[in-house]
Amino acid sequence: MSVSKTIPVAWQRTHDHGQCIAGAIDAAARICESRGIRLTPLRRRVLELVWENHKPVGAYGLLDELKREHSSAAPPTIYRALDFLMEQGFVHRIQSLNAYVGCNDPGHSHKGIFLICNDCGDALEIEDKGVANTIDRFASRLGFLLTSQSVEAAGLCPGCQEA
Amino acid sequence: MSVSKTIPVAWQRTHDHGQCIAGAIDAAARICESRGIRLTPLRRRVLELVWENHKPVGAYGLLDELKREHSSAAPPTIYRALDFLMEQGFVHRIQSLNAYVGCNDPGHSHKGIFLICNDCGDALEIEDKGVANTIDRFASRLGFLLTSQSVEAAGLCPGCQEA
DNA sequence: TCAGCTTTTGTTATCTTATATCGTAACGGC
DNA sequence: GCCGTTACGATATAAGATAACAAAAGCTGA
Ligand SMILES: [Zn+2]
Ligand SMILES: [Zn+2]
Ligand SMILES: [Zn+2]
Ligand SMILES: [Zn+2]
Repeated sequence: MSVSKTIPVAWQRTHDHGQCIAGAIDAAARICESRGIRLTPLRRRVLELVWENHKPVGAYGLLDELKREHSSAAPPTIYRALDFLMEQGFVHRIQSLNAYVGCNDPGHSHKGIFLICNDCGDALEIEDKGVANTIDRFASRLGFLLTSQSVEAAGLCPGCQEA
Repeated sequence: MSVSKTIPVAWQRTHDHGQCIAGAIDAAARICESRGIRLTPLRRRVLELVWENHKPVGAYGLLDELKREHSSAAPPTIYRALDFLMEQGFVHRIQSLNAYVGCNDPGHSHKGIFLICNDCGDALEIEDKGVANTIDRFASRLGFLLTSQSVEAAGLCPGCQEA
């Protein structure tokens, strides 16, 4: 039997990262094209680095990696790129980790929920209209005008529970 | 008519802060008593400062205030007190603001949801089992073992929409 | 009481994360 | 080619958090 019956695909570390990175870059490139904005080499490279890590990674971690091939990189370099990528929805920020992770489903606005493993550090982005709607209802009942929401849960992923 | 029909009491800035601070300190003192732990003068004072602000306040903001009357205070002073207060559930951390706020309902374990106003900076803690349960269900369906969750929503509170 | 342990606080230094500012270069419509 | 806009380079600094070790204060049981 496949492990996928017990461990969701997103938690499997065996898939082809190369392909999943390429897919994310292609998607971002197409979206930028359609929006008439520029996915510059720098921005593209930062997005690649985010995906290469394939788990939440800090801005200074990205900076170190970028510096190896782009010696002029400095904190603003990374933060500008990340700001752009987040504005466009290609990358999410994990508030509880001060870290950034690629979005599985860019191009369509959504309110993600993150399940973060305290052991391996991986973060699974899931989408659940139920949670978002419950929050929306609560807010409107209180007369609160929502503009953004962040839902993050931490614990142990299936793989790390075995250890 | 009272404004409370349209604006939830928590958003009203007209209540007696002095009493609400005193109530929070008393509650904390009683809980510490019952748990056999020490609400030292320092910890008590930091809790007071959190409540005096009456909205999320950063660690260094608290530090500046504490220094005025306690010149030996340094970053570890504040962070230790905040760690203690958070462990005991007297204070919550707002991840998206790197800020700390007093808990309305200490002493009983709960998973709060915060509605944060981007204009006035106030944060309303609400409790909704629905959201927590939805997240729990999601996690268990994925085989994820939850240990903590953070739900924060940002927008405009009723008062700040009028402006 | 006071020795010995635990908890709390003092002190200094350092680390991590993020922004401000200003100047220069590249792009794109005309 | 000109010019407004956008993006990038470079330096400095702000803001948030922790490490490490020493000193003081509280507790506990001879
Ligand atoms: Zn996403
Ligand atoms: Zn894990
Ligand atoms: Zn609370
Ligand atoms: Zn407001």
